[in-house]
Amino acid sequence: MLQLNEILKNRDAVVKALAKKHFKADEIVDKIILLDKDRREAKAKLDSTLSESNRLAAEIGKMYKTGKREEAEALKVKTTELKELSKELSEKFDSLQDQINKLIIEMPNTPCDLVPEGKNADDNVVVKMEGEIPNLPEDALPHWDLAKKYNLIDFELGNKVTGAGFPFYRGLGARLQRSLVTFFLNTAIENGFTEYETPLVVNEASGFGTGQLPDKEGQMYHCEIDNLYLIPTAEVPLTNIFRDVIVKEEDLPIKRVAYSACFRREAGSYGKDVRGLNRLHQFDKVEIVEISRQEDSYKILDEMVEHVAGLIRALGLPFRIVRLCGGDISFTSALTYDFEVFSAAQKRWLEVSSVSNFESFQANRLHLRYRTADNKIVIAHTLNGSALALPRIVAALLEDNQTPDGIRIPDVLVPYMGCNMIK
RNA sequence: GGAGAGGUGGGUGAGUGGCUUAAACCAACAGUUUGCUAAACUGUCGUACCUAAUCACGGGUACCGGGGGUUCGAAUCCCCCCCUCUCCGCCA
Repeated sequence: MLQLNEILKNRDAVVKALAKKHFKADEIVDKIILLDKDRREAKAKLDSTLSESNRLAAEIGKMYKTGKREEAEALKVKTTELKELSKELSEKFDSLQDQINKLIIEMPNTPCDLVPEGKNADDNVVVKMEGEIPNLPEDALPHWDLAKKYNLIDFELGNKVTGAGFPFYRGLGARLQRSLVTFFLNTAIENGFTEYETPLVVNEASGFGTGQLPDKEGQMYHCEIDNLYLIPTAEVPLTNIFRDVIVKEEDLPIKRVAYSACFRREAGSYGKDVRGLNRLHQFDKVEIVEISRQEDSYKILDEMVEHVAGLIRALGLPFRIVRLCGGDISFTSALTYDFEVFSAAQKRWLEVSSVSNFESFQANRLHLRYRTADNKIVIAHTLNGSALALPRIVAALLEDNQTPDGIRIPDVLVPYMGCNMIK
């Protein structure tokens, strides 16, 4: 969520920035400004009433001690009045605070200047294209056929045991999953990230902390009996480590990495988008998260982009990096780069990673701050990215590396796979 | 799941209705002393919000696991929830 003070101080700048995300903010911002004025007034009145009430209570105490019982009884009448008044004021204050919070939570993050204008994915800007798009023969197979041909992934079995979007991986298919996860984790560790293994279910407070709740509630699997949510990404537990935490400036940037299974209901998806591995309810992902100083976050975003590019490059897949436009960027992000690999048999770009700087938007929700050298407490910046999500990487690997003799394994994976060809 | 004991500033831990503005100690930070380290001494030492200023210094309110209640007054008493520990049960 945006910071109230930012909205109050830079009203016009906030409204203008949000217009890029096609969010009309002027009315909501003016409402907030009015409500905040009332909130301050109510708080001032409430505090002075409580102060008076505290003072009288102390006097009554002294009177009882010194035996002035009658005087004390007389004063009690007054404190009772003050109590009524403070109750009223406190309800008013809570209600105003509540209204303000609800309005602020509806507001998306302000995009940074680099975010291009635009309505949808067509307006995203390709900032980099790398690798050779393979020239496959006419009879090249899409990954779902290859997975079947080499007995790597069993979608039908998943349908039987669980449902659509929950495939089984078997043999070298399962081993490929494990190889990719290990390769991604090891590379992250080499680049200074600390590995974590996190819970796969989280409580409500954590869901709120990273912004899945309340608005994306329908996208998460919910264990009602314990009121816990299956994580849609390791970002949720990994970032919530820092909920209500004040870190030391000297410890920044904090770099964390975690592999996890991810669970997404993906309500409303259909068609070719969900065919094979293109969109699953359960998938594997290695996620990187960084906490940074305000002035470093864009430098760190670039480093994260370079880290992810290095992974895809090492796998030998053709990819492009796309800067998301105002209409396509997420609610919470200030700047996002998507990575897409080319799926040669499907002849389309598949999104395999999304790397974002949230600036203080998430940190404000989380109350994640750091103490500077001169002892000031300031809100931190958070960033995260997939490094990488497996299914579409596997799809592209299978499709782009198919040969008449089998599927070629990239060199970096050979030590993990124990073979250089899937036959 | 059952029974019992607990949850207090970064840590240990005192506090069973008003003397608490949460003691004391440790850690941390700044300064003094010192040839260096150490030690000693002095000081600082929570967060949020309101107010004043907007650099600083102040004044006020709330917060002792979370939420509600009793009372003129609650860390302290009552109710609900969460968590930790011990024992029992179950279990990879």
